[in-house]
Amino acid sequence: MLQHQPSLDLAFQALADPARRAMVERLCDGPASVSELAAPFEMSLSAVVQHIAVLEGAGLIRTAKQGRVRTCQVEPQALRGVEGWINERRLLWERRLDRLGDYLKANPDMPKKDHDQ
Amino acid sequence: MLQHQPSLDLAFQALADPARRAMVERLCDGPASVSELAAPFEMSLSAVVQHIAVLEGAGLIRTAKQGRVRTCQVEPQALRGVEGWINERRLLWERRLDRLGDYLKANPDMPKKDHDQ
DNA sequence: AAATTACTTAAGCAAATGCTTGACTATCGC
DNA sequence: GCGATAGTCAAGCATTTGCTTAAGTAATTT
Repeated sequence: MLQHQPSLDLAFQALADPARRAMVERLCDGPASVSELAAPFEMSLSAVVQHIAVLEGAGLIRTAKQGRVRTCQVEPQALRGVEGWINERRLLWERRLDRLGDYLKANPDMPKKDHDQ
Repeated sequence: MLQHQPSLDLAFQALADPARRAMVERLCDGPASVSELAAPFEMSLSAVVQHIAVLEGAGLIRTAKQGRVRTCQVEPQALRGVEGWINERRLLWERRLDRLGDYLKANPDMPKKDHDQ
């Protein structure tokens, strides 16, 4: 569990950008072409294409070209990976906070040293 | 829902780095000092301090100095924000996939055009 | 008081990111 | 075939990131 997880790196990195997050949000409503994805933004089409490449590289979306239009759609897999990581963490720190709560309940007069760890 | 969410930007960005993610993982087992956090890494202490600053700036951890040692601990709030975003997305695309499934069940002989959107 | 510990701060640097513009290449509708 | 459409590719560039080293400062230990 202390190993590098390149796919997580890429997914978090991809989602760190508000434009890319907005694109994923849009794609959660259904597939869209590159130009449709680009429409809400002021940046160049080229920039949007680069964002799409990042999302696809992170496995967050899948794209396919038919004729001259490339259609994009969300790929649940990578999103699940991110969700999994978060859920694991939450489990751990909730368990920890519970233990701490129990300890405090048991020792209402906690000394100021050695309060944990 | 199409607004910028700087806190999400910062949280995702912070979690995109494997070292920082490892630090959060470590902190889920309980608070730690800067040097304790630094121990598993080969990078300089200075670099670790910078990572800690990023995590704190993203609201993912809280730190406090007492004497000459700074103690770090997870701050559930920001993690919840990330979790929330993911969960919303999952809800949306699961609902979408369900609808698509129903549609396919209703129209087993789907024409190749206009399959969605 | 002197040495050690636990950071802190600043400067510098190579690589990665997020754009831009400009020139192209297919495909579609007429 | 010809022009408009939809996207691709390649530079180039300013900023940000992820480090490093070097020189501090403040709290402990001895």
